[in-house]
Amino acid sequence: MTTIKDVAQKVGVTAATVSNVIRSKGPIAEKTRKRVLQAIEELGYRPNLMARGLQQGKSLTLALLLPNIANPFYPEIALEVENVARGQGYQLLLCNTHDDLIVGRHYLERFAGGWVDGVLAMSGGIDLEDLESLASRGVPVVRCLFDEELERRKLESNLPSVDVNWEQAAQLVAQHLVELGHRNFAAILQGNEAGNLHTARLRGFQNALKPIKASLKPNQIVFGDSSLESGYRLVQQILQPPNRPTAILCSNDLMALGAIEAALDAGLDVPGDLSVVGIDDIVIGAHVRPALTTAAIPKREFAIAATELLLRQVQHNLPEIEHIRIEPQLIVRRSSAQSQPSKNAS
Amino acid sequence: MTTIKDVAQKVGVTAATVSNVIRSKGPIAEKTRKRVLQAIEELGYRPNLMARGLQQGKSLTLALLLPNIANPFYPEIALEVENVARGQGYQLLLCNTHDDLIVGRHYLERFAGGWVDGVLAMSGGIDLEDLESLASRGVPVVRCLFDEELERRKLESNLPSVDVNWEQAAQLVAQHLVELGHRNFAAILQGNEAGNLHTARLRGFQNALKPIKASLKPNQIVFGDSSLESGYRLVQQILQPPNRPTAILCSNDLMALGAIEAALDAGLDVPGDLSVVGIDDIVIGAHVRPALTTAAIPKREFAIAATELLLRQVQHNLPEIEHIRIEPQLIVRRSSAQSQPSKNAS
DNA sequence: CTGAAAGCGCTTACAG
DNA sequence: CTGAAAGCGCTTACAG
Repeated sequence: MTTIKDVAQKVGVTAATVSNVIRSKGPIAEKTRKRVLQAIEELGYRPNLMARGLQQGKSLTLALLLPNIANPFYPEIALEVENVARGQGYQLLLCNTHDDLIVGRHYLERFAGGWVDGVLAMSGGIDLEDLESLASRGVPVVRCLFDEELERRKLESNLPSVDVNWEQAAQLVAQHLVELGHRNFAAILQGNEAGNLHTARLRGFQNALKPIKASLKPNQIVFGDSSLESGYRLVQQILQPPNRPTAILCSNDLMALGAIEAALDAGLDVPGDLSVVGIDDIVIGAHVRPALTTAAIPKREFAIAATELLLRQVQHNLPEIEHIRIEPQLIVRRSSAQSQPSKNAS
Repeated sequence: MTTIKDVAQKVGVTAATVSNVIRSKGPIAEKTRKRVLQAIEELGYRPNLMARGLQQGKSLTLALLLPNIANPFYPEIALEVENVARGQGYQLLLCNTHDDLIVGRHYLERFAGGWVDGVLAMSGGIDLEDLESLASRGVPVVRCLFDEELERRKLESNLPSVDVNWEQAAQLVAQHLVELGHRNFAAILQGNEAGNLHTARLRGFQNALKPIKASLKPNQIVFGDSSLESGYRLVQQILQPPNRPTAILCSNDLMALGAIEAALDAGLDVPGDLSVVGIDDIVIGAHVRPALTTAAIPKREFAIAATELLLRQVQHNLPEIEHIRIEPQLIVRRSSAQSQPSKNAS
C-alpha cells in the first residue's frame, strides 16, 4: 500500500503538505501543488479513509435499518435514501433486521462503535430502548414508521421521527368503499401475538365505518404477517359463504394482491363480487389485473424527508427533535367497485 | 466519548490489557478480566471501530454495486448477500449505480481508499477497467452478470466471476414456445446504442429457432430499457396486424409483464391470442394474471455463490480466479399456450 | 508557504 | 500475567 508518506518523500515535502494539497486547505505554492498531484498520479495514491475517518471522527456513512429489502415497499425508499445520501457525500449501509430484535441489536451495537455518522431506523426488529441508548451516545438517529406497535412509547420518545399517517390511509380506502355502497366488510391485518399489530390502520378502518353506524366486529378481522401469501391464506378463511363480505380492507398492498389472487382462484370476480383495497401503492399494484385501489404513501417524499432530517443532525450536530408526518393519498383503480348486494345472496 | 484508556484508568491497568480482555486474546487473570468487564459495562464503553480497522487493515465491510435496487430482480439478491455477509461478521454497503459509469467510478474510487474489504460488482454502470484497477490495488473483487455487453473483454479479464447462463435461459423459453407450435415470433430486448445489449439472450432465442429453420429477423426485434414501461411500449409497436406474432420473447420478466399488460389493453387474450415469456422469475410473476412463464434464475444460489467467493478471497487473501456459472430453469405457467394460427388470420 | 510534533483510539509484539 | 512502546495513516494547530 502506498501512503501519504510515500508521496511526501517522492516530492521531497512533508506529509502535512501533501495532506493540504489533497484537501485544498491552507496556502500552497502552485509549484509544489503540481508536483504533489503528479506524484499522487504516478504512485496511484489514494488516502486511507479509515485513517482520515479516525482523525476527523467521521465516517461519511449512514445506516439504513429496515425489516426486509425484499418487501416491495422498501426498495424504492432505499434507492432514494441512497440517492440523497450520495448527493451529500455519504454512503449507505443496508441492514435487514428480518423483524428480529437480536439482529437489530447486533447492528445498533456495532454503530455504537462509531462506524456510522447516523442511523435511519425503519421499524421492525428494533427496540426503541436500544435506539435511544445509541442516540444518547451521540449517534444521530431518525426513527421511522414506528407508530403502529409503539404508539404510547413513541410519545414518550424524544427521537426525531418521520412517520406516515397510517390511520388516515386506512380511513381513505375504507371511506371509498363506504361511498361505493359497501356495508359488509372484512379486514386482513398485519399482527401477531407479539403485539406487532397495525393498530392505527384498524382505527382508520373503524373511523370510516362510524358514519354508517357500522364497525368491524372481531370475527370480521383476521391477522397474519405482511406477505402476499399471508393475504392469500387469510382471505381463504373469509370467503366462506354465507354472509361473505362484499369488500376487503387490507393492511398493505402485498396482502391485497394475495387477497385478490385468492378471490380469483375461488372463482369470484374482483371487483364484481368482491372489492379489495390496499395501502402503500407499491409499483406493481398499478400493473396487475384488476389494478389495485390503494392509499398511496409518497415514498420518495418520505425517504427524502427522513434522510435530510438525519443529515441535518449529522452535519450541524443539532439534535432536532422534529416529528414529520407524511400524508397518504387515495388512488382509485379497478379492484374496487359499486357494491352489488344481489350477487352476494348466492 | 469514552475510550479504552478511560476503561484502563478506571481499573488501574493499561490499555493493552483492556484490549486483550475485549478480544479474548492472551493470558488474562480471571480477576482483572472481571474488573475490566465491569468497568466497560459501567462506562458503557464501545471500542472505536475505525481505530481498530485502521490498525488491523480491515473494515469488515463489503460493497454491493448494482444498477438499481428498485428493479425487482435485485432485492432478493441483496437480501441474501447481506445475510451471508452478516453471518461472517461483515456489513454491506448498498451502491446503486443507475447504470451510470460516473456513479460507479465514484464508488470504486472510494473503495480504493480501503474503506471496504471486498466488492461485489453487478454489471451496469461499472467500467471493467475501473474494476480491474481496483483489484490490482489489492481489493478483492467479484464480477457478476457482466457477460452480456462485454463478452470479449470478460474472457480477457482475470477477475473471479459469477455469471448466469443467459443464453441457455433464453433458449429454454424459446424452445418451450416452439414446442407449443409457435412459428411467428417477436422479441423485445434490453439494448441501446451504447451497446448495453442482451446479446447472449438474443443468441439463445435464435438457437431455439434453428431446428424449425426459422430465425428472428431484424424487424421482429425491438429494443428498449429493462423496465415494465419499456415492455409495454415496445409491444404496442409490435401488435399491429397484419402478421401479428403469436408469441413474444422478452429480455426479462419486468418487460414481459409490461408486454402482457399492453396486450390485454389492446384487447388481446394472453395466452389465447398471444403467448408471452420472460426471464428471471421475479416473485410477482407467479401472482399476476396470467401467471408468467419464465426461465428462473436461482437468485439465492447466485447471491450465495458470489458472496462466498468474495469472502474466500477476503479472508484467505487468495486471488481465486474462479468462474462460476449459474444455470437457469424453465418454469411453465399460464402466459404461454398452444399456438392457434386460425385466430391470427384476423 | 512548509515543517516538526502531537494526536485520533486502537492493536501488536516484546520485555519483564 | 501485565506494562511500556511503537505504530496503523492520516489531520491539525502551531512555529518558523
